[in-house]
Amino acid sequence: MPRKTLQHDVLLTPAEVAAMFRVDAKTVTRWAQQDKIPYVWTLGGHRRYPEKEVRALLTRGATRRQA
Amino acid sequence: MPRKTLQHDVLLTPAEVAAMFRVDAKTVTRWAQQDKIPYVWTLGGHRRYPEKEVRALLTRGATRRQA
DNA sequence: TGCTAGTAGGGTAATTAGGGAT
DNA sequence: CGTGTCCTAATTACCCTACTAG
Repeated sequence: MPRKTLQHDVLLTPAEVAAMFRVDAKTVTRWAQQDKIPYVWTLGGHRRYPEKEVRALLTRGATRRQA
Repeated sequence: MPRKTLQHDVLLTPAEVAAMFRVDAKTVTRWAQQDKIPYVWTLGGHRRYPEKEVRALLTRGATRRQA
């Protein structure tokens, strides 16, 4: 059994982020391209999004009424 | 300060690397076969990945900062 | 020695990236 | 201007069986 002391950021797939925002996965990709959401790459060129960041944006968006 | 002799890279299992990238373990194996990620063999023919290298790949061009 | 989880293979379906038109 | 959809190519996920790690 591998060690359990290994820590790393939890990443989400485009589909998961899309489901959270209730938008199409393509839209999430556009947000990433516009640097509206941070992300990391897989070695194959797919994007993965930090759960922490996504959650923060979700909450932030809910309060974003003025601005 | 403890002695620093006999230092070697910490090796990660395919499952651990897969969790860090949020991909399937088979995908990590595929990257290894394509020489996209360095690895060493166990005597039984299983692959192990240097943590240092993995983290480097994960951080490379990753975690962009948002505007 | 036996036992359980993990890994290596190979195949096939499901996602994703990218561009473009709406 | 932002989003959802269509298309193709590439990448990834899930299915299986046999063998290794501990």
